[in-house]
Amino acid sequence: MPRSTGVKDKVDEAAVGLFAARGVDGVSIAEIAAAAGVSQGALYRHYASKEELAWMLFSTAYLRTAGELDHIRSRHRDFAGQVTAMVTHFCRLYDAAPLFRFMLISQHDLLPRLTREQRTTVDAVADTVAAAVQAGEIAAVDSAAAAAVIIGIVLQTAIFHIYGKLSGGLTERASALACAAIAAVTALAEPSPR
Amino acid sequence: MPRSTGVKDKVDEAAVGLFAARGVDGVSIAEIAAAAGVSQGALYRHYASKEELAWMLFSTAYLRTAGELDHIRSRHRDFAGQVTAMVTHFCRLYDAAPLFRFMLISQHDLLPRLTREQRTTVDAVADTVAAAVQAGEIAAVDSAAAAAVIIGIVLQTAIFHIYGKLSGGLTERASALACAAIAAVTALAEPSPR
Amino acid sequence: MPRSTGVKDKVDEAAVGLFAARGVDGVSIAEIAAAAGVSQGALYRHYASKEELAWMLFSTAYLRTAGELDHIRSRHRDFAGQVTAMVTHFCRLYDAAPLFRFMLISQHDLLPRLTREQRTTVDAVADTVAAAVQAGEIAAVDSAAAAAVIIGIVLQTAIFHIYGKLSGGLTERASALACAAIAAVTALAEPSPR
Amino acid sequence: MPRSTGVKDKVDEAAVGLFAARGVDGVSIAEIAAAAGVSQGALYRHYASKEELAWMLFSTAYLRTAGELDHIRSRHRDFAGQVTAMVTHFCRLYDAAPLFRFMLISQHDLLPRLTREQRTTVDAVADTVAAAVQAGEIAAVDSAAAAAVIIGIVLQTAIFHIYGKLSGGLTERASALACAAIAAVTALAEPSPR
DNA sequence: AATGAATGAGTGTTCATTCAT
DNA sequence: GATGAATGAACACTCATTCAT
Repeated sequence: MPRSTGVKDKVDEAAVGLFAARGVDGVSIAEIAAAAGVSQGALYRHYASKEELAWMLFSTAYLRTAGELDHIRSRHRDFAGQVTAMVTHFCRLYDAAPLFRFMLISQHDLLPRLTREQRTTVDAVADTVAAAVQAGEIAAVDSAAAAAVIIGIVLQTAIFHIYGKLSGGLTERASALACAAIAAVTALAEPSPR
Repeated sequence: MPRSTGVKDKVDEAAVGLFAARGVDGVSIAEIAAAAGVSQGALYRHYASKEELAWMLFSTAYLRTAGELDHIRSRHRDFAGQVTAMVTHFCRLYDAAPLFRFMLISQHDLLPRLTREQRTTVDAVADTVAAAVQAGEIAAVDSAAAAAVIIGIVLQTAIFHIYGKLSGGLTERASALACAAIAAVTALAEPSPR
Repeated sequence: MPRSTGVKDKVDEAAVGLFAARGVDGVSIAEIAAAAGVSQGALYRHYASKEELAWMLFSTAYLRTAGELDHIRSRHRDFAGQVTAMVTHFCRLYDAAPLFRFMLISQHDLLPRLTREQRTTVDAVADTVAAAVQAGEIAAVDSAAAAAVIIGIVLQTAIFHIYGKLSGGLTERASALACAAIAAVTALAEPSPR
Repeated sequence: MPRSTGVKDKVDEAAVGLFAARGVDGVSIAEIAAAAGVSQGALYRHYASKEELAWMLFSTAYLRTAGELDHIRSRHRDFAGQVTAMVTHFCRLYDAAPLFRFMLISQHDLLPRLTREQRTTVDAVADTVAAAVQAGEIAAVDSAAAAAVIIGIVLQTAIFHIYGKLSGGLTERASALACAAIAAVTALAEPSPR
């Protein structure tokens, strides 16, 4: 009877922490199993390979975040409110859990594997921009380029935080980052005359 | 000073290309030696370990870029001109060589190892911001936070480019990105009243 | 005597089929259990180990075949008739079931474990030869050597069949093989004068 | 300079001995390396995998034997002389080296991998039969079936020898086996009237 | 009796590093 | 200096067996 022993949960938690700290390649199955307090073999009952484990954790979190962002956006009327809410959500996620750091660190390896059809964080942000353009709230702009700017502002701030160049929580910077993001997108759409 | 056989240069070039394409962990010494057309043993006459090779390539490039940015900045008067020149330099670097892609991919592993004293790209950007604040060109702002915003805008655009979400060269986006960066920093310094 | 769930029968049938197709080492307990539609644990209620399972299947079949050959022999008077009946029986077994293929494939691993006392196929054939010598039907010959010749003729033909070098059923070759076997034994007993 | 350390030879010899004794699956890379007195890693400089090692040893020996048989056959006029020489060669190979035992034991796993084009022992024997039929020396007979009979007589005798059912060297049985083989093929071609 | 998750020793393989030539 | 074969300590993964439920 699958009144489980919680192996999967323990593995997931241990793996996210270790992956976030040292990257997928930097962590061995032996370490994950030891940190989770289970045998190496038990891990393979839940994931077919280390690669699948990393991918499952990454894509699940990544896609779930996209859903959360979509939901958050739907509760706000104007572009500024939507961007502010989304940025704030990102900051809270970062402050709350190592999962976000794992996503950050692993994006170079794992992002390319998301299929075009899967809805990602990037799509959620880009759609928000596109809708604002459509509604005439902001000048016409490539929504992917705008999404890069918004996401870059938040993520690089998170990276600086990880490396100790910035202190305090990220959440307390959320509104300032949102302002910066909105201004940046506006400027991107209407490059200054000079 | 023997007119050397050029082993080091060949290794460096081969290693940057491979590291940029697959990450440091994803490339073996055997591959680097083969790509460089030298023996594995010869490689160890120049670098004590694979780790040192990666670190040397990364830090050299990283620190050199900082010097270039400092020099570029010195040739411009105002903040806007300085930021624009720096952003443009970044874009050109990205378009020109795999080295930049390697720096981007490896920053999570290698950035933390730079000592506080070493002058980096981040310092060059942060100092530019600090000087502008000092000169009264922009409102007071945490220079590290501002650097994060500027760098984030450029790097994330580069990342989107790598993943195929943006096409064309990065250089042709340089002036728009510079405008966005300036607007973002300004907004960060003076969060919108509402 | 509980009207059992038939676990053993299902396991036996699944195991013979898999062992015949891929050899004992090439099949896992998990596969056998899955093919039999039982749990892995249930399997161990009937066999102490995978090795015992293979051995039980092999030796049972091997010894049973010996009994069948003995019985068949008893129903024929002369050497030629006995050999023909035995060869035909072998051919029919081969055509009928994977069990024979399993015996063929596994003989190198499992044959050496049969004790000297156990009556095997080889004994049945050898005794047939010995009796024929005794009765003056054929010239004196080492019965083990003669058994090797008879069995070799049939088994190697079966092996060629497995590898696709011979087509059709083995049974239709039975009488020709029997003639060859009898001639071979005769020649073995009386090597040609030149 | 490849004035080699003889790793490959040592590995080959150790592997043949171990494979002959316990089968490919029954021997680990660690054992082979230990028996050869080299490191496990060194083995992989010469063979890409354990499978390739086994296959290389098997196919090389198998194909070489075919060549030897062809050569032997070319030195004899009549069918009887050819078969006798070939059978004798087999017996000598068996008595001389574990390689033959390895070929015997591994044929179920490795024989199917030989492509149709590669010339094997079986082809050499079958061609000998076909030529004899062509020359009118023996009655018409399926050459593959005849080859099975000849090879079966020799191999099964070897197997009996391995299992201790027959003593002495195989070579001293060679001429008797050849007579048996010739008689068997003749009988196969002309099944006895009754 | 039956289940199937868990175990852990063992497997084949890789690869950064060393060193005899 | 240069070579590349050899090393040996990992590594990801498998699987016969056990055992709590």
